[in-house]
Amino acid sequence: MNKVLEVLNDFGIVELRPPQKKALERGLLDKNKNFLISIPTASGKTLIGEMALINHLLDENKKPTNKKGIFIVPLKALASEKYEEFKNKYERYGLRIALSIGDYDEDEDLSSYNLIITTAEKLDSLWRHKIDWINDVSVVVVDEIHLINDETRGGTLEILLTKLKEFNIQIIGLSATIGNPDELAEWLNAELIVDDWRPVELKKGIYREGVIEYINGGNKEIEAINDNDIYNLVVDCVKEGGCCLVFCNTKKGAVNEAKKLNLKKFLTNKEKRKLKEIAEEILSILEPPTEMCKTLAECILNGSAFHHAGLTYQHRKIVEDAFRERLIKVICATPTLSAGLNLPCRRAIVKDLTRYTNKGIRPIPIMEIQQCIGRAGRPGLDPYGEGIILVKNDRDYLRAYQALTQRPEPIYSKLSNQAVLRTQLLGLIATREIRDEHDLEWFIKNTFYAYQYGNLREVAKNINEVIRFLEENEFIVDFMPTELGKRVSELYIDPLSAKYIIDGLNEMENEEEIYYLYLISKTLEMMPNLRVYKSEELDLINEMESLGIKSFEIEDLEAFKTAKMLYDWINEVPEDEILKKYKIEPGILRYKVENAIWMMHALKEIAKIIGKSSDIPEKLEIRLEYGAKEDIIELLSIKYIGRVRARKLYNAGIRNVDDIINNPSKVASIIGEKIAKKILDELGVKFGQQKLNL
DNA sequence: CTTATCGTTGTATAGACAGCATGTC
DNA sequence: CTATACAACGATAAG
Repeated sequence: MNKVLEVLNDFGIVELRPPQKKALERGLLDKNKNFLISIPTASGKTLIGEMALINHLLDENKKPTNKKGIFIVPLKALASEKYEEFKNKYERYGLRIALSIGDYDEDEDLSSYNLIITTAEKLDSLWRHKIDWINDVSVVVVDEIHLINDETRGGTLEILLTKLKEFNIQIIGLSATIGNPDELAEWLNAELIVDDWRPVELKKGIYREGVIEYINGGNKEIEAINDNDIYNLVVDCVKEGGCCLVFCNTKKGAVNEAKKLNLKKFLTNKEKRKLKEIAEEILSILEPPTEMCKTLAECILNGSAFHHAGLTYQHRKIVEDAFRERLIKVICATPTLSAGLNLPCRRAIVKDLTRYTNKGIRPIPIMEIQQCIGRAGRPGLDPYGEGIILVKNDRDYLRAYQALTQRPEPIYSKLSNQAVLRTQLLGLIATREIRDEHDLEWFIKNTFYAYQYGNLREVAKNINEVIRFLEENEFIVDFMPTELGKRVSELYIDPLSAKYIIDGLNEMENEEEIYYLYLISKTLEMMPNLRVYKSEELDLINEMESLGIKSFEIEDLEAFKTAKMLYDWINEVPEDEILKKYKIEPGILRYKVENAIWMMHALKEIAKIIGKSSDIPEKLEIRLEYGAKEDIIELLSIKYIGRVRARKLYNAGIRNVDDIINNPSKVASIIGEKIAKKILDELGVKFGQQKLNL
């Protein structure tokens, strides 16, 4: 038996699913053949990728080869999930598996690992720091490769693939059902596998005025318990032992729907008890609990929940796990759940067909609706899944019908996006992958962009504009990176943001903390910024004027408001107060702060290069990370001391390393003996002193 | 004159990748 | 180019 099948056998997989068989028959194990697999969610895409990985990474005796594999996923959460899963499955064969994402990296050099799980952006960033192991890579699996169509992130993936194609690497693209798989496959030089096989039957239907009308015939009348259609649909499913996902187009919508879904009647006492524990866990994440936490906890007691970007990662994890355990019966979610994470349900309900974007109201792409609906049907748990679109009028009915029956939109290269082009072209020049006009032309010709647009004149115009921008701002000179250009490429920020920062530093009159925060808030990476209300404008302008800021466009005001929020954060204003004051949710605050840390780091590095060095950005970076004032920075640098412990120690007069070493018992009385011991051990080692006894 | 009801106007709108060097309460 | 929910406010009718 083939080694790949043997390994699958080890996991009890004896019978392959139709698309998997098809892939094998068409030569998946031929190590030189690229593949594009376009099949529905949950039909076993990942396993096809895994088969290719095993094929390269294990030899006939199921021992590791000297080859490397890369698994590219679209989300960090997904990367962590896959990392755990693959470690459990494949470490037993001696394979070393690494996770490399923005906020986590293996301690050792990645070259000693066999399989690396990462995001496209991280791999791109690694590439810029020159990886020496790329020639060992012989297989790359790209999960959700249709992400190439994403306005802001697609270009990065496309460039990465364009580069990978030049190596002797087998590329396996895993895609949702898309409109033009043949185009993508041809560009990738890949064998195309399209299939609509699903492990659990999916019944697609449209709900209107109390009745589900199934696309493939048949109706089902839903008992009208009250006039809330979604409630009736959810109850209909829950009372038969199923659970539901409701997809909404706004965060507020998700919260409101979740609030209205009181399922207490359908919960056993045991479930109620467990839900109570979960609700308490939710409330314990942030101290004191915010409004959002309280609302979520209340919903959970009713057996429902909401899920959107305003939740912190811990909140999300709890909700997801409780849903998997079938304690929470329904999640009302924004598209956070439509792609990626494995959270199947029996009935998926799509509430909205349009969504507000920065270009106004737009129909939600058919691909996304199909992804939402495709979540229905848990193998082994549900006899069938149901994907239902809720409609209120004839126009919606037509759209819903199309969304359920038509093929999804074709995907298009998004390399025309200027921000991506700036970042990527600088990257290519900084790594010397492009050394002249000729290289540039040749490279561009190989992109999906050029493949799709055929006529290269428009493409070239776009690209020359970017090259000119990079030259004018001294990131490159005659296709050579300047020191600045090289650093900006490594920092992985948009060159335009770097220009904002440079101009801002040059115009700076006084070194004010808030001014630095304002500078980073103006960068594209921080968008979208906080909304400014009419009533706030005047105050903001006054404050900005006093700092010597001269431009008062609405974007400037928004950036300044964001800077003020960050300023509150680093001055230890309580989190719930910040949330109320700026009308945001915990998850959004975390996200903003995370970006600010990154951009402050970039600012600090750029300042060094242009000779505007200062210790303020460095301090701000630390303070952003901990949400702390300057006085406790020294304490924060010590392991095991965060903002809370640092503040306690500081207030008690312990203000630096020496104070700790000289007053061990006092430290112990403030933060507990065990932690004090750990800290002193740490300091003892660090400063080469005798270990101190308490 | 107070309260309830209905109509008008105004407002707000999804998500999430990247640096770097190691560990919060 | 496209929508819609909801809050805040205001006009009108009912009590």
